[in-house]
Amino acid sequence: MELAKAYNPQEAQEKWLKFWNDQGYFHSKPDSRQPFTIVIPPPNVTGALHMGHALNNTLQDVLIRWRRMQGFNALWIPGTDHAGIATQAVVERLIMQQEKKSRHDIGRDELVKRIWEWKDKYEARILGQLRQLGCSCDWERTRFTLDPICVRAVRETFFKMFKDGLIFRGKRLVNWDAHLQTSVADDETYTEDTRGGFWTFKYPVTSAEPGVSTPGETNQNSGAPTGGSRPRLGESDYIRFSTTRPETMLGDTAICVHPSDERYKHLIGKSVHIPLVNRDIPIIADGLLADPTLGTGCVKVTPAHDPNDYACYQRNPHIGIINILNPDGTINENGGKYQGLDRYKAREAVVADMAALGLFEGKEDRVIPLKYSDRSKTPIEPYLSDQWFVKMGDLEPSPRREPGVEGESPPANAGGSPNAGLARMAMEAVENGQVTFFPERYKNSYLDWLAEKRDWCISRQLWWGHRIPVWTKRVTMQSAIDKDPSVGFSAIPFGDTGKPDLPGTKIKSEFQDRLSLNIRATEDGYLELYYCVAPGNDIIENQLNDAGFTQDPDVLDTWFSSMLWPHSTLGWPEKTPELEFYYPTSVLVTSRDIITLWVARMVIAGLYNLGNVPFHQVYITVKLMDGFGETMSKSKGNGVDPLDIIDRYGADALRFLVMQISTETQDARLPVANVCPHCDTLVPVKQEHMYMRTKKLACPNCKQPFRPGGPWPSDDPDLKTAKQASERFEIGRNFANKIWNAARFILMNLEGYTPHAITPTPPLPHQGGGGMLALEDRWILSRLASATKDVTEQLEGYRFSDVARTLYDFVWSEFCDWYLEMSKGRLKESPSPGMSAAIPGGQPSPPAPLQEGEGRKTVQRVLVGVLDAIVRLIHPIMPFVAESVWSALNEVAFERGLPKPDPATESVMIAAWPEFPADWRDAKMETSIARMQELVRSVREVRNRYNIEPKTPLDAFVRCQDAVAGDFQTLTPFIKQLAGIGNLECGPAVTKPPQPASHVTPEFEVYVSLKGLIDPVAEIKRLEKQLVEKRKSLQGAEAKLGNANFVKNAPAEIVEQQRASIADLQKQIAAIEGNIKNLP
RNA sequence: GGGCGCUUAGCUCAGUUGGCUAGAGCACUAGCUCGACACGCUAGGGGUCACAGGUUCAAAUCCUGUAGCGCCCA
Repeated sequence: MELAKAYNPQEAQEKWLKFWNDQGYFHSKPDSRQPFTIVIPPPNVTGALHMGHALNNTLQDVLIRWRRMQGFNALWIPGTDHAGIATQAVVERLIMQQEKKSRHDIGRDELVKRIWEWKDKYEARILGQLRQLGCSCDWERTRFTLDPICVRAVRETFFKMFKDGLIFRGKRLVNWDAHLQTSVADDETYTEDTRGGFWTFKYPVTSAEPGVSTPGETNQNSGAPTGGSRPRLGESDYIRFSTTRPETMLGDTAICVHPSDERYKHLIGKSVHIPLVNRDIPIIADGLLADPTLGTGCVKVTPAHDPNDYACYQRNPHIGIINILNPDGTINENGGKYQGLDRYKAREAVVADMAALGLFEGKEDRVIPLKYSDRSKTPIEPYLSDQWFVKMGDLEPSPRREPGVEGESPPANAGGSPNAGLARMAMEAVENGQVTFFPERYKNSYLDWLAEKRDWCISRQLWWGHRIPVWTKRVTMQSAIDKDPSVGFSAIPFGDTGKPDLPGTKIKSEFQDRLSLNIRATEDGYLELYYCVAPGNDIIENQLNDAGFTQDPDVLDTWFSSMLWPHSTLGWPEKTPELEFYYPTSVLVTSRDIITLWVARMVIAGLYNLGNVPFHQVYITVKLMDGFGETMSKSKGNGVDPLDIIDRYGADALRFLVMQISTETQDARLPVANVCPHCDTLVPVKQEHMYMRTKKLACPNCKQPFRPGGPWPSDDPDLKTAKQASERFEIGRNFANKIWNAARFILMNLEGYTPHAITPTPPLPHQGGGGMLALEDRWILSRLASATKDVTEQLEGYRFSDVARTLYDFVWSEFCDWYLEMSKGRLKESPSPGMSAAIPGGQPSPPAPLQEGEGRKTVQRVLVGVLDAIVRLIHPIMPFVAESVWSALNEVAFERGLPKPDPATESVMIAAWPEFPADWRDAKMETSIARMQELVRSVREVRNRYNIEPKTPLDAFVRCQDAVAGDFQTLTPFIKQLAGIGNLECGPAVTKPPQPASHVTPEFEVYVSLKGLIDPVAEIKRLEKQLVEKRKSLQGAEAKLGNANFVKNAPAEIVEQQRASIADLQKQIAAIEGNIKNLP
C-alpha cells in the first residue's frame, strides 16, 4: 500500500469531518459510563471567531477527545451568546450605514427582528468555523442564550432571586452612552487620552449658612434664589477651583476642601453661590476627595455626574444630588436656562456666562484621559439612573422572605456559612476546593473580586436580550390603601389581609409561586409597585397589562443568562436526565479577563439554583499577543483569521501550535505576517503597518505592491489586500507531514504482516512464538511507555505545551530518527533471517530459533504497534492526520496493537487511550542506545568536518571497556549503517590508527582513520579548545570537592557524581593530550 | 494606587522540588536526490539566563531592590 508523498490536510479534513459526523461520534447521551462534560464558553454572535477562540476551543477539543478515548462518556455542548450591547450596536451601525435609520426610526420589534437575522447568519458561521477546527461538539445539543430553554432558565432564576429579596431597585451612577442611550458596563468602555481643557473659575462665598437641601427639594427649587442677602465681596471671599467639564457646574451641590487645609478651614460650613443657576451650595471638608497639594486645593462636587463626587455624596448625603442631563446628552430642566442645550454647547455657554460675570480665571489646554463607549466610540457620561441590582453581600440574620410560606427554601448555602450571601457562597466553593483553578494563581483574582461583594447592576437599556420580567405601576399611597379599583387592584391577586402593608405585602397563596411583589415608596409620596411574574404565566402578564402596569423596558445584562449556561444548556429548571447525568460539568476552559464577569457568576448561579458548583476545574488559557506583545485585533490589523490558517497550513497545524504555546504563563506571542497576494511570500507585520497607517507595501520578493491587512472599509480593485499568517504554524504542518511519511514508510513495508503479541516482558528470549524482540525493539517500546505515561500526566495537569513537546520529540527524534532507520535492515532481510541485534550485556544470544523472515515479521509488528500507539496519542491534538493514518492502517493491518493485537476500531476517535506497564521501561536499554547514538554522531561529525562523501566508508576504532564493547558489538550493524563505517573495532586494547580524528567521551574514545586526509593543525586547534573546556569543568568540580562544606552538606549522591565526573574528566583530558601528542 | 505575569541564542519559547558542560523549533552556515519525508536528512556556529544585592557548599531557578514590557482591578 502506498500513500501520497505528502500529507494533504484539506483532503483529510473534508473526508473525516463528514465521516465523524455521519457516524454520530460527537453525540452523547447518558449511559452507565462516567461522564466528562464541557460546556463551550459561548462565542458572541457579534462576529466571526478569531485566533483566541481557535485557541480556547482547540484545548477543549483536546480534552474531550482524550477523555472520550479514556472511556468517559464525553459531552461537549456548543452554543453561542446573544451578547447584548455588542450585537445590538453592530446591527444598529449596519442599519445606519445602509438605510440611514436609527433604532428609534425602525422601532423595537423591527430592530429585534433584524438582530435575529444577523444572529442566524453569524451563528452558522461560528459553528462552521468550529467544525473546521475539528471540534467534536455534540451539535444536536447546540444552544443559544436567547432560545426558549435559556429564556425559561433566565426567568426562573430572576423570579427566584426577586422572591428571595436578592434583586432590588436602586439608583446608581452608570456609564451612560448618550449616543446609544444606554448604560454600558465598565468592560464595554475604554479610556483614551483626548485633547481637552482645564478651566479655572471662582465662586463667591456667601456669609449665610446654606439650608440643608434634599435632592427632591433641590430639584424643585433649582433656579429659585436661596441663601438670603449677599453683601459685596472682596477677592478673598471667592473660592477658586478648576474643572475639565464646566457644564457640570450646573449640577454642583458642594465645594469640597481638605479638612486639614489651613487656607480654607475658616470657610468650612459656609456656602458659595452658583450664579448660573442661582443656587447656594455648602463648603464641606472631605479628606478623600480633596487633595490640598493639587491646584487650588478646592474641588467642586457634582455627585450625579462623577464617580468620585458620587462617593463623596454617599459620605455626605446632606449636600444633595442633582441630575442635569437628559438621556440624549442634552441639559435637562435642572439646568435652568441651559435646558435643551447639548452638553458641549452648554459647556461653551457656561464658560461665556462665567466670563461675563467676571468669574472665569483662565483655561489651559490639556490632554485628559477620557472614557469612551466601546460600542459607539462616543464619550461616556457618568449618569444617575434607576437600575436593577443583584445583592451580592451576606444576608440579613433573618433573610427577607414572605412569612408563612411553605416550600420556600433559602438560597443554596453550599459554602456552609450561615447567612452566606451569593458572593460568600462562591468564595467558599473555591476556598474549600470544590472548584480549582489551573494555573492556581488565578484563584486570587476570583477571590479578591468576590470579596468586595459589590452589588451587580443587571439592567441594560437595550432592546436585544432577556426582557426584565417585572411589571410596574406608580400609584398614590391612598389609592393603594383603599384598593382603589381605578388603579387596577381588582385584577391583581393582592393578599389575604386585603391591605398592602409596607413592606412584606402578601400575595394570595395560590399565586405565590407565580408572582412576587416589591413596593417602593418614592420621595414624592407615591408607591411604585413591582410585580415579578414567574415564567409561563401569560395570563397574569396580560392581567397586569390590562390593569395599566407596564413591563420594564430594559433587558438583562448578558452575563445574567451566561451565568446559567452550565445548567440551562442541560435543560434546567426541568429535571432532565441530562441535568442529572452531566451536571456538574468537569472543566471550564476560558480566558482570564472574564474570571470575575463570568466564572464567578456561574459558580454563584450553580450554587444558587442547584446547590452545586457548575464545574470542578477551571483552566485559564494564555492570551495571544502579536510579535510586539500587543493584543490582536481586527481593528489593529494584526489579527489572524483561523480559517486562513486552516486553508494554508491545515487544522492539525493550527491545533499543534495552540498546544505548543499553551504554557502556564499568561501571554503568548505570535508574530504575524502579511501574505503577499501576488507571490505568497510572508512579509512580517511591523508596527507602522497597523491601524491602516500604511496604505501600500511592496513585496520584498516580487516587488509588487499590496495593502497590509486591516479593517479596510472596502476592497480596493487596484490594490489587493494581504491575508495574514504566521510562519510559526509551519512546525505543526511539518509535524503532520512527518507522521504521515513515517506511516507511509511503514505501510510500504508491511507485505506479509501477521499480527502477534508483542511485549518486552518477561525478558527474552522467547515470546511464545511471537518472534524475538531485538534490543532496538525493546528500546522503542521503553521510550513509548515512558512518553505515554508522560503525556497522560501532562494532560491531567493541563500542561498542554509539555504534551506537544513530548509527542514531537518522541515521534520525530526517537521513532523516526532512530527506530525507523534501525528497522530498515530487518525489513530488507526477507525472506531469510538476517541482521538483528540480540541483547547486549554479556548474555549470549540463544541458538537462533528463527524461521524464515522472522526478523522482518517482528519488526513489522513493532512498527505497526508503535505507530498505532502514536496515532492514538496524537489524535486529540491532530485528529485529521491521526484518522488518515488510522484508516490506512486498517486496510493492511486491521489486527494490531500493543501488547496484544486486536481488531481495530473503525475510527481512532473511539479507540482506547494507550497505557503500558511500567516495567516496559528499561533504563539500561536506553543507556545502551544513547551510547550508540553518541558514537554514531561523533563519527558523522568527523565526516562532516572533513567533508567526506556519505558513501565513503570510514574505519573506526573505539577504545572502551569490555561491557561497552559488548554493547557496541551487538549494535554493530546499526553503527555501521548509521555512521557509514566500513570496519569497526572496539575493546580495551584497540590500537589507534595513525593520525586519526578523535572524539573522547567518558565511556569511550573513537578514532577515525582518515588515511592522510587529516589537517593536523586544525585538528590540534580543535582538540586544544576541547581541552580548555574540559579543564575548566575539571577545575570547577575539584573546587567543589575541595570545599569541606560541600562534602559535608551536599547530598551524598551529588558528591559522588562530582567524584565520578572528576575521574571521567581526568581520563578524557589524558586521552585528548595523548591524541594531540600523536599528531605531528 | 493595589494585584498578577514576563525579561534565557537573531526570533518564539522550554528549563519540574536549587545540583553534571543551560535546551528545542525557526532563522543562519556547510554538506546531502542512499526509494518514508526538501513540509526532508547530516553536522556546525550562536547565550555574562534584564540589572544590582542577598541566602546557600551550590542560583537561570529562592529572597530583596531597580529598570523595561504587558494584563487585571480601583
